[in-house]
Amino acid sequence: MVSTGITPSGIFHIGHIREILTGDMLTRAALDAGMEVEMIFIIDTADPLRKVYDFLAPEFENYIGHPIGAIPAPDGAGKPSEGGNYGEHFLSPFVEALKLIGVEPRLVDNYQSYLEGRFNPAIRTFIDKREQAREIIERVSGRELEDDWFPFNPVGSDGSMDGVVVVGHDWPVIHWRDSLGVEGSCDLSQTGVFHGKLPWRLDWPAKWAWLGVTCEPFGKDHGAAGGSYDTGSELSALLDYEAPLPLTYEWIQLKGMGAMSSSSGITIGPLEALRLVPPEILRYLIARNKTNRHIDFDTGDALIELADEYEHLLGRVAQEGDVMAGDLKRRQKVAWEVDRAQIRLSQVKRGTQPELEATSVSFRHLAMLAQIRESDDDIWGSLHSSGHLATPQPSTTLAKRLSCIRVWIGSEHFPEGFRLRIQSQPSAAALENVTPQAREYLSALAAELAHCEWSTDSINNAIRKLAIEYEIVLRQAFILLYWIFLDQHYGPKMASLLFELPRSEVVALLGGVVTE
RNA sequence: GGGUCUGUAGCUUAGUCAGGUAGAGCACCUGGCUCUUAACCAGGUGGCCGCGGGUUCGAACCCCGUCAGACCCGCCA
Repeated sequence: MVSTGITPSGIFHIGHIREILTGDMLTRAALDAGMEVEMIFIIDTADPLRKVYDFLAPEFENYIGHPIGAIPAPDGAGKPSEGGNYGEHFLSPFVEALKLIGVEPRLVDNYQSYLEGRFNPAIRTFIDKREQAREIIERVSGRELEDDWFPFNPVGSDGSMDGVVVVGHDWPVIHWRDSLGVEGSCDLSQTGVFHGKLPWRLDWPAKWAWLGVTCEPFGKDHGAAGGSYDTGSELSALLDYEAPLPLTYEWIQLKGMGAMSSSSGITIGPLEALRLVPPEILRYLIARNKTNRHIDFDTGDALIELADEYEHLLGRVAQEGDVMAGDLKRRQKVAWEVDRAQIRLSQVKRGTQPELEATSVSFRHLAMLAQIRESDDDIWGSLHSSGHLATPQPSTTLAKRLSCIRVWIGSEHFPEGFRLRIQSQPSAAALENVTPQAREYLSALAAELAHCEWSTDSINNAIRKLAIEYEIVLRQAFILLYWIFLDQHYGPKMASLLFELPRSEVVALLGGVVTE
């Protein structure tokens, strides 16, 4: 039983994706190894609202200390609204994102679990053994607990769990006094009512025990010595339950901006990320990195490199097949298996063969076409006529990829170095590069392109043949053309680029340079 | 202050648990392909493995120290 969990106290970010994908990949790997595994995703809706976050209106002051599964969701202005509860509000887009990346765990709502009394055995044990529990927490975490510390936080008269102290107990009844001085009792044997919850460090091992968790990935914060995993595994022993195998993972940072944090506004949401990054590429980002290394989520140049790397690896793995070549050193064998696992775990649907068609059109090429062509159908048609696609109908993977690229190009994340600025007038920089010799070449090229067959081959042949004829180094000819068409010294395949432009436009621009 | 993790080529990193001449991708350079740089193929340059000590025939790897970064030891993913 692999468990993951998140508190939906605010907007989910890309960092939470790592929690879930780490669990998912662990689960898939275990399944591939023939084990019986189930993955659950615990939604910590019993956790109290800590404070009025930046995105909340002051009215939420009244809900501090209340479980987030029982308070209203904020509306567009951050005010409490009528529809839905707080936890659900932040969770649902995340669950949507999970579907897109092929993760569908069993959802466990922690608030509901308390309502159903699932935690009662653990609560009772911790109350009985509260001195031992206290000793463990104080010794392992090195922190001193208050004298009135009690292994259960009851809800007070105003619905908040903050500042409520336990004044007595007689299982299943707990007597308390809240911060307003009001006294009351709750009966834990009564289900369907939220009476309160275990403090975090006890809550976690209690979850392990009632759900039967045997393995759990968690962030490095919990994994540090003296952190909640360390106390949790000892507390788990009080419940006669063996703590799950831990898998600590590092955090995802936004390139150049440090750790992700909802409160500081440094965040990219999972759905937002998936509009930019195709799902298999996002999975690959997690799969290719060891869990104990932090990941820079870079939506600039590195995204192209990541996509390229994925495609190259996919191509190589497909080519090498499933049989390992003979005589490999141990290290090479491991590398061979790791390559395969990374590709396998990157697939959105477990057990499916990756669509190789997608690799026949590189991410780069598609990024170029998307900048030149407005209609998707034009792009598929063009890819078909240029021989990249067998039919004018793209695979769903490829279609999804194009839609991501379009969003990416329109966003602030798209790197300027890749942005194509097709020129309609020759720029000053372009003219500087035009020698008398080049002028003759361009003149001849314009004439040739005016009537030659409009295909990448013919265009390319014209460029090359005339360059030789006019004794211009081929490389220089291309640089010259890049200056003329893009106002920079580099670019995508020239013939592919020109092929995508209207012939008249190409000829007119060349003519403009010649007569300038 | 105490503790955990990380530090390897310009960049991203494998290798550290089981010590045996440092591997890869990107970038860069050269050559080839009578389809170029955001094509492909072949080859190449580039590493005091953070620093100092110790153990060992032998250390990126084990031990001690030290520096730098992240995180935990207050609530909290």
